[in-house]
Amino acid sequence: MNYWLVKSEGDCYSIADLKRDKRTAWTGIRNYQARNFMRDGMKKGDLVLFYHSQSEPSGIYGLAKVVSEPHPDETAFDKKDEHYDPKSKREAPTWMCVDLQYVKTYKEPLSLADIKRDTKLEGMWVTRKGDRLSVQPVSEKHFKWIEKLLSK
DNA sequence: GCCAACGTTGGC
DNA sequence: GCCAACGTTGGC
Repeated sequence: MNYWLVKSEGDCYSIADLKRDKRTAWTGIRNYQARNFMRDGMKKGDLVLFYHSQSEPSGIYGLAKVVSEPHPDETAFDKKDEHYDPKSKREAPTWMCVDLQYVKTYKEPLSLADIKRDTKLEGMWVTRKGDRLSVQPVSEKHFKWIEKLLSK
């Protein structure tokens, strides 16, 4: 079992949107490192912290679960899609994604400031300066602590 | 809206 | 293959 964190701009696709949709293909990732985590690291059943960036406050708002194997990101083939990438070919897709299923929304978000303040969460990717990675691994220790903090 | 960080692009 | 220019992300 692995743990992850995905970022989404809060007013773009939020945990409330995921709740409404029940599940969604996590498309539009156009960063190789993030793609590698999804393609090579994520397994069905892995738990995923849902992080809102550009929000007030930015932080962890909910929980999702990986419910598919990695598959090609269809939006890369769609000329009309904002994430269209002419370099990604159907026979050799550049971009891969997984499907995420809604699990829950936390009563209170865990803000970035909270995360930075908590010495037990030291070393998390989101706290790294200049961090822009939209899919990132979370250690079991950090995940368990966050769940504990948020289930209160 | 600003700006630091950093990935990507493209000229050479 | 280097590296400057450019674009994007995301906190503040």
